[in-house]
Amino acid sequence: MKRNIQEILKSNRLSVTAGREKILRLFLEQSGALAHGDIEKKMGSNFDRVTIYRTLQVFTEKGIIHTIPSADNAVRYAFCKDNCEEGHHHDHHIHFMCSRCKKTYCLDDVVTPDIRLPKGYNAAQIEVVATGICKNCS
Amino acid sequence: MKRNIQEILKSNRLSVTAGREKILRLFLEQSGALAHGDIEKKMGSNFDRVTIYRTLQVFTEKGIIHTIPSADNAVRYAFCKDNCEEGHHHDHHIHFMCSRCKKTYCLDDVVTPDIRLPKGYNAAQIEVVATGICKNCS
DNA sequence: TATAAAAAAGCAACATTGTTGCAAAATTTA
DNA sequence: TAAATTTTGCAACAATGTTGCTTTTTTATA
Repeated sequence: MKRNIQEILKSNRLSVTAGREKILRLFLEQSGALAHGDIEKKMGSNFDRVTIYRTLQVFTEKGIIHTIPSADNAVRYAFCKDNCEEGHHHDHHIHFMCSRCKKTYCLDDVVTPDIRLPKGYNAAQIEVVATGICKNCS
Repeated sequence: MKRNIQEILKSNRLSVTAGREKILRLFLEQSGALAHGDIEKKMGSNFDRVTIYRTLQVFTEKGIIHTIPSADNAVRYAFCKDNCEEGHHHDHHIHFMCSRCKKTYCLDDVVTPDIRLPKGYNAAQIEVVATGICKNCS
C-alpha cells in the first residue's frame, strides 16, 4: 500500500512528503469521506493546519480526491477511484450522508442520472447527495 | 407584498420584526439563492450578524426557506415556493449554480429524479445540484 | 390603549475555520 | 552531493460561526 501511495503521488508529479502520504493513506483506509476537520483530528498535532488545507487543495486540483457538497458548511473529500485526470473529474457516482452515524459514502455503483434542464441551462456537472439511513445503521 | 411578508411570518407563528421582514423581502425579490454573506451585505450595518444567523435558522426550521448544499463552504438559502411545513420540506426541485455569474437558482420545474439505492440504504431526501452556465450567461 | 409577559435583537466575548507571506526544512534534480 | 525547487511550519490575520446576557421590541391581555 505504501508503494501504491507513493505511486499515486509521483504519477501526479507531486513530491512525496510525510504529510501527503499520511493524508492519502487516510483516504485509502477509509470507507467514508472526510471533512477537513476529521483529517485534522486524525493527523494529530504533528502537522500544521495550513499544510492540510494546501494538501487537500492540490489533491483536488490533481484529481486525486473529489469534493462532496454539503448543507452544513463542512465540505467532505473522498478518494477518486475512477482515474480522474488533472482538472477533470469524472466521478459520476452519487453520495450518501447518513443522518445517524454521520458518515458520508461514495455509492460508486449508483450513477448520476441524466437530467433534462430547461432551455439555456448547460450543466458541466451534476452532484447528487442523498441523505438518510445507511446500510450499517438500518 | 408587505402584506404578504407579514402573512408569511404570522402563519408560521413568528413575531413580525423589521429584520425578519427585510430578510424575507430579500428572498422574495430575489431570483437566486442567497448565502449568509450575501444577506449580510444587503442588510447594511443596521442589523447584527447574529440576528441574521438566528433568522436564517428559524426560517429554515419553519420551512420558509431551504438550504442548498455547496462545495465551497457557503450554504445558500432560498425561499420555499412549495408550501413546506415546519420540519418537513418537500421541495423536490433541483438547483443550478452558474460558474460564470455565480448565481444559484431553484429550477422549480425540474423534479428530483428517482434514484435506486443499494440494499440497506434508505434516503429521506435527495439533493441535486447542477453546475454550469445559466440561461443569462449562455 | 396601557401594561405585563414573551420573544427577539444587540452586544460583547469568544471559538472555529480559512488565508497569506515568508523563512526554514525537506525533496527532487542534475 | 550540491543546487534548485518544492513543501512545510509559523505567525499574523481575516472571516465565519456561537453563546450568554441585557436591552429593546413585539405580542397578548386586562
